[in-house]
Order: sequence, then C-alpha cells, then structure tokens
Amino acid sequence: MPELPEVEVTRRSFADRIAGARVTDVFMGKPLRWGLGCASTDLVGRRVVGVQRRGKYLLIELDTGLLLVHLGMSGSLSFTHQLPQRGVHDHFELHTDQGALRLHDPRRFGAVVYAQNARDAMAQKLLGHLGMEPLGEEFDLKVFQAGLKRRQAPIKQVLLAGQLVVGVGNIYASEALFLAHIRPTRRAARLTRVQVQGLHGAIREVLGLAVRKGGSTLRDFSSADGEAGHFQVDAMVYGRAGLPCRVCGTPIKLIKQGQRASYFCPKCQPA
DNA sequence: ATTCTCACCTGCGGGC
DNA sequence: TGCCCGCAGGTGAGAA
Repeated sequence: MPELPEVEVTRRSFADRIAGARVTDVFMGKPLRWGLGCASTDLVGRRVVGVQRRGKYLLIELDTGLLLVHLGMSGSLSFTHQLPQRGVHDHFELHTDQGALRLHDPRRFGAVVYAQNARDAMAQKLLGHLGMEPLGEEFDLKVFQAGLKRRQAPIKQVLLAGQLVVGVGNIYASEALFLAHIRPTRRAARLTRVQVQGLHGAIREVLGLAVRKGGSTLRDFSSADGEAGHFQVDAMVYGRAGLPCRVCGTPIKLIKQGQRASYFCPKCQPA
C-alpha cells in the first residue's frame, strides 16, 4: 500500500501523540516479514522519544534503541487510547501510557524490527543502501543525474529500486514520469539533462502533493488517526488504463515492467 | 556492480 | 453460487 506519502502522513498522524510515552506492553501476532529481533518484553519500560521517517520506513526512536516499522504492501498503523477489538490481521501492538499503536497488515509483507542504533547490522541491511530523500534538500540534481547516467535499466525500475532516490513506489513513479513527459521504458542513462531536471522536480511535486492530500487510499489505507487519503482521485495515469489522458485524451496504456504495472500516455510521454 | 526473477501472504474481482 | 486465475501500494535474496 504505502509509498513515501502514505508513510509520511502516517508518521505525522501520531508522532506528537506518542512522543514521551512509556511502553507498557507488547503484542505480537502472526510472523511478519522479519522477526522483531529482540524479546518483546525487552521493550517494556522504554520511552518513545520521537518518530522519524527514512524512505518508506518509520523509525520509532526509543530512549534506548529504535523500532524500524515497514508497512509492506497492505500495512497500516492506528494509534488510539482505546483500540477496537483485535482482528485476525492485527499483528503487532505497542501499548503505552499515552495510547496503543497497532499494525494491521493482511499480507504480512510489513515488519517491525528492533535495532540498537542506525548502524547495527539489521538496520544497515534495511536502510544502508537507500538513496536520497526526495523531499529534503539532500535531493541533489547533480547526484541524481550522475546516478541515472550509470543505469541502463528502464527509468521506472530505477526509481522503484530506491538506490538513487527513496520513497517512489508504483503509483508515484508512473505519476512523476507522466508529469515529466518521460516514457517509463526509457533507459535511465538516456534521459536528457532537461528530462532529468524535469523528473527531479516532478518527483518532488507529486510526492509533496500526495502528502498534502493525505496519501492515496486505493483499498483501505488510512493514517494512524483513521483518515483516508485523497490523492488517487488526482492520478493522471495510475489505474487509468484505457481511459482518456486528462491532458490530450489519448487512451492511457498499461504495460508490465518487472511484474509491475506501468501506466503512461503514449502521446504525452513519447518514446 | 547491475539487472532480472522469484518469493513472501491474503483478499478481491472477473470470467466461466 | 462456486472455482480458478490474475492482480494488488514492497523489497531482499539469489542468480546470471
């Protein structure tokens, strides 16, 4: 489900409310993608310092150590004083004296992983290879351009890989490439300087707009306070196969790239 | 190093 | 109505 905007919207929806909380209990349901990496009882008594984000990971900083939370394809968090009755897809709960955080994740591609610090082995495995944050000042055009020059793979797949820039998933990759008038099959190294500049801006624009819209709710995403997102109604190409392009009216095309759907306008995004 | 394919898991919608 | 298939917001592992 979640790309950078959904993760960031989730973070903002509970970071302030959980900050300073003392962990009172931990619930673990069915196994997630990775194990917690410590005894759940070890977390009891620790204090939540704050919640940061790196790419599509939430980093829940504790007074000692941190929890890396990934929402996978179908995960969502909720944070409330009184959680509703636990369902079969609720697989992790962090109870605190300021409310309880619950991970709901039917497909269980998500994970909650404990790390002693950002340099520990597990944290490095998950975070070590991640690229630039697209919404920060560190998203440097020159670095982006140099990185793309080294890749022969299609630009869509280079974006999804997250080694150059993080947070762009399947929805926003198609959307950003549309805004930049670049066909998703274009080899990354063959983008012109002007195209790279346009893509750089388009990524920031589309992700920023999506955050302001509360993310995309395709199926059942909601933030930790239960709000659905609204970006999906603004999508120019994602999920619009066969429908007329919102700019030129040409039917939107759907292709497969690496087992993932890519959408583009054959006229607005020339080969 | 880069690129490609597969795997993980559950639910849903379409076609028969 | 029921069954089978393909599809879904991600990404590490392993192979070429």
